[in-house]
Amino acid sequence: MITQTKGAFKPNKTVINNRPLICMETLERVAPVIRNAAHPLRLRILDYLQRERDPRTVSQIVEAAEAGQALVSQQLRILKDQGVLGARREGSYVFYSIVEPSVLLLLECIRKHGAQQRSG
Amino acid sequence: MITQTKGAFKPNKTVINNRPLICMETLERVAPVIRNAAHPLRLRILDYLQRERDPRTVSQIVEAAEAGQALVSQQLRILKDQGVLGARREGSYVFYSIVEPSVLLLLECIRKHGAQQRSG
DNA sequence: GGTGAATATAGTGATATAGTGATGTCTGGA
DNA sequence: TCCAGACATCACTATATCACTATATTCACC
Repeated sequence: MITQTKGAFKPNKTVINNRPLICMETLERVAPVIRNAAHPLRLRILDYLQRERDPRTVSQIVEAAEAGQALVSQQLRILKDQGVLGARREGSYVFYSIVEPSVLLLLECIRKHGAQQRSG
Repeated sequence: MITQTKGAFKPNKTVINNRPLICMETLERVAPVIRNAAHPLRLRILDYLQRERDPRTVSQIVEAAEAGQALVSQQLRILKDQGVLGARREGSYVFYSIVEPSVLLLLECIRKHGAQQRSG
């Protein structure tokens, strides 16, 4: 229901509520992180790394992701640049692991709500 | 710690864990929704609409978002096309409201974790 | 030093997205 | 019927992203 005033409806211009809006600075900082994670292949990589719990090599990730090596390597770099993943070299292998667990909430959310088909 | 085998380390190729990975079909369906929401202005719009609880007009949203009318209108359309927002015309006003609350988890997550500065 | 496996990067064309200004459409009222 | 306000869409430029191929780097081992 809309708060009708008189004959001609005029919506309130300035409604000040209790809770303040999240500041744009925060949104601008966080949005690209989420946006970058919200990519099928990168989500798959995160899902895999979370499931395995221990760090995994690029080859293992490539196999799990069922994608080309170069492509996976690029995605790993993106996630690393965002601070989501960490990498550690061990011999000729590079082990990746999740160092910023906040993004895992995305996966949790997808597991809960993602299975449902969209109504529209 | 890595499960070392012998002198030459060779990581397991096929580790089958309990929990299956989220299927790519789901990821491909959900990713664009998250990706579209993960935009500063759109997050601001969602934050505003969630705070106000009742539907708000485009003008109100434009004012709250502190952005141009055309730009806001485009974002509203994107969010509507994704099934996140619903719109209802009343006279010359169009009221937008959130009809797909799943995305609000994003905002919740940002409020919890977004304030912290990234370490790197 | 040479070789091969593991990983990273460069380069590229196709496509998507952001934001802006101008214009179109709808609606209510004089 | 004309006007003004609310909203949507168009046209356009700039920029970002995607996924691919080819090539480079790094390391272990001989």
